[in-house]
Amino acid sequence: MQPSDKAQILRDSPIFSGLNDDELGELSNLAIERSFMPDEFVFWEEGSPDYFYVVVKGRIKVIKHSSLGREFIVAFFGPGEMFGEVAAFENKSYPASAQAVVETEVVGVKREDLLSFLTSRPQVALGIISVLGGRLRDAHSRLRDIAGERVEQRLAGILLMLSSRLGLTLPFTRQEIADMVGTTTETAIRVMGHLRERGIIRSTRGRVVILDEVKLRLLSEGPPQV
Amino acid sequence: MQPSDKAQILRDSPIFSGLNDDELGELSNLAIERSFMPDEFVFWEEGSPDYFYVVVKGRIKVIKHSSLGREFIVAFFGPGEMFGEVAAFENKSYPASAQAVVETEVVGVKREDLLSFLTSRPQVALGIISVLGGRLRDAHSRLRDIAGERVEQRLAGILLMLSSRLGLTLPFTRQEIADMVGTTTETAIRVMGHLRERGIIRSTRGRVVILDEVKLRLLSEGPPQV
DNA sequence: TACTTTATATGATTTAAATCATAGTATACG
DNA sequence: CGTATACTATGATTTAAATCATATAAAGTA
Repeated sequence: MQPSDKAQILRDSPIFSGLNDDELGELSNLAIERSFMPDEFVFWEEGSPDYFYVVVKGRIKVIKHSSLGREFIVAFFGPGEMFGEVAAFENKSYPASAQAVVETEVVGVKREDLLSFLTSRPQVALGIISVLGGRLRDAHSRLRDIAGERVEQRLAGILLMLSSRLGLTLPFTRQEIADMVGTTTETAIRVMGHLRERGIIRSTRGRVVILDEVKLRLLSEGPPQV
Repeated sequence: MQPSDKAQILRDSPIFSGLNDDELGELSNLAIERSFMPDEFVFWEEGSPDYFYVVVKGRIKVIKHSSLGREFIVAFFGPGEMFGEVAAFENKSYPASAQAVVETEVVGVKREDLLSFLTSRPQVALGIISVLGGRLRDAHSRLRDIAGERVEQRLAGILLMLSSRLGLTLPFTRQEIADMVGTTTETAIRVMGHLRERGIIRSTRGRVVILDEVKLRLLSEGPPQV
């Protein structure tokens, strides 16, 4: 990969889109590129944090395991999105693992390099603050939902959140959705079967299509049929 | 309150501790102070975000309500800690409500003022990034716990998280703890009764004391008695 | 002091979802 | 092409926790 390619990739990321060519050049000289096969790990929970990453191509899932070994999916990230940032900015071990879902390319910047770069680029720092703020907002919403809502509502909420980023066709298996909702695969299948019967979604193997966003939103917001 | 007082308060906050006197003066000129009686609200969920706040004295709880009206406590904040930051940096409505627990004083800085101040203070921006990163880390841990662990483990985890910030004596009612754990008051009382019988905690009205941190940590980390 | 309110405590019952079990069906791949 | 490997589907059973119902005790207040 040429430096100019890396610069182009970084420019496509919302966080760095405000940089001029010189700055992009400087940053891309600091960046390395890495490729991963499906299911390969970029980093492991508890590992020491070296790099801050941006997805170039493919998809990364960030996961945490429960004490019983169950997997909880913190988030999926696609091209242009950053990950590994929590550890990078705190200099503690990675709080989660990152795993490639499909063949995936990422660029990484060493944490010290990024921090010193940010010292002279407050606009980029503000952009990162804004991304972190958005993620914190999402995390708090999910916390409230998991703590207080039933599986059907939580699942509806997750589908809506995903579709706001990815459109109406969602390329996820029931198991992946279950791991985002915080339920079992069986329950996710049952609930989604119910949604399908009511014409709210359509589903095939590894794929869900939202047919009736309005009904889905009603479901996610309140108790059923009041 | 004199400007110098406000400067002193801001200096005591970890985020602004690196500023020199001039900078603190500038920032404190931008800051207003507000006082709240117990149960008074600083801002409401869905309200438009004007200010970024730092607690001076007292305690603030940040809460979200579920669709059934149940309260979920996102966090408590004490002197020196910031809140309202998610909305301030994203310019969307407040994602949660903030309510004084006891008589509380805060200082507030208008979002635009803070943002322009940060533009020329990258070190402060990095400090905020670090605080946000830490909160995101906590939020993800809680998500994993609520999604995958049983109430006893989650409750143990919350008690440990609180005690890492506040020490071994925790000034919370069972109901407040239940609202942080994401369970009912009755279940929280039952589980804590069980912990008390095993000598892990001691409790009085509105107060919990951790007696055996080691056992509590074992509980929070794994399935009981393996 | 008496009276109200709030917090703690516990029992009985219900329920949502997990778990256990089994089977059909696409997709990948040797 | 056939066989193994996910993924989807559904039924039966169990279980953790919510809900419903009271009761006691501590703190606040008139």
